[in-house]
Amino acid sequence: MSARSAALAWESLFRAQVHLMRQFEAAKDFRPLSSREYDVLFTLSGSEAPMRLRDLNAHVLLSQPSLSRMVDRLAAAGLVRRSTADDDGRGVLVCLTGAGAQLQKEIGRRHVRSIAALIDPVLTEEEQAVLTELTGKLKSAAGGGGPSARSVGGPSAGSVGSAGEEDR
Amino acid sequence: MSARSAALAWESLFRAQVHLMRQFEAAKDFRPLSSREYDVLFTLSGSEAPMRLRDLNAHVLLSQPSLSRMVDRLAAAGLVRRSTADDDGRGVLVCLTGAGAQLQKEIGRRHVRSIAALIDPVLTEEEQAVLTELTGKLKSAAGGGGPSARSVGGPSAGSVGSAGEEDR
DNA sequence: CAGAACTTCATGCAAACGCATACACTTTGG
DNA sequence: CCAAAGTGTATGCGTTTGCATGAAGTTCTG
Repeated sequence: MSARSAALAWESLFRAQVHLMRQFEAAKDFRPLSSREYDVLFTLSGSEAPMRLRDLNAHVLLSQPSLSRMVDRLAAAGLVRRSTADDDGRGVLVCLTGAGAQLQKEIGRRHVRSIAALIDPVLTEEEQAVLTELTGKLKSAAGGGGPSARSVGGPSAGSVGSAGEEDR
Repeated sequence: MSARSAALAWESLFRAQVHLMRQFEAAKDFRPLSSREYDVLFTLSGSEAPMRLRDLNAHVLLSQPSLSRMVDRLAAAGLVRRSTADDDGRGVLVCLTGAGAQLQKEIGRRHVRSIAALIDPVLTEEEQAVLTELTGKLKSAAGGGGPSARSVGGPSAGSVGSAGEEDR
């Protein structure tokens, strides 16, 4: 019977995500990027050290080949830089360029305003905190994504925004 | 300052959605469909009467042309049927065929198990209810999506699953 | 230390997507 | 009642995506 409850929660979570994302895209929050491209820049902005392609791929809802090519395009646009990991010959490291970091911040600031404009009117600050906590727990649900062991202290260090400043 | 809180909530919500969806896709929950195709069948399954294309489009994160072509493909596969609205010559109505409804149920059952398997271990039933409520409120955030006026009592009637049975 | 098994990333290719726009129908205003 | 504006869907076209697979590097095993 609790399957029903879980299914309802997922359905509601999913629809809320769709609805909000739709608004953000209608408001052109991410221009001149796509939301997925911004997601990559944002994720990179949250990491001090360059990030492995496979770690990036864990955060983004994209297949590995698609991410590989997206990073190509972002590099061609001068927003990120690629290099090969020295401790692992097959690994590819990605980091933001100056232009990439700047664009991310610019979009981020705009986006945070959009987020607040939609969420603040319908959820109190306390409710927002509860939502953050509950969805946070969901991320620890089984699979490869959780706060597991991989890569000593690099990528997953301070994973929330460059300093809690702007946001995705 | 509450912008920070809202941004954190959205970031967390979004990442949770990505993480869970990734698991569902890895588990091949939606096969032989894509998650987006299933989403369309699921949405249709929640509506008694045939649904207008534009109403469908409000629920799915897809551009109008993409949805139009997806419905083409689903119709070609015998899963949905198209017809023209009699009260509006340009409107297109879509409904499930028998095969479509059956496939939706089949996938739905599998999917609900997946959902429960991931969520039940990390959220109590009460927490799940809270999550449902908070995300439900988010759907009423400004835009075209909320429980607004459009189309008398048809599509948006019993919008949660065919009987609260299975899920997206 | 050689070879099998595994991991990580790139590439060929067909399918699917979004944007801009055209088309059909409906409603509005004179 | 007719033109103008508006709404709902389809189509052309270039781009992006995913799947299957290949190539390069690493780790495990005997």
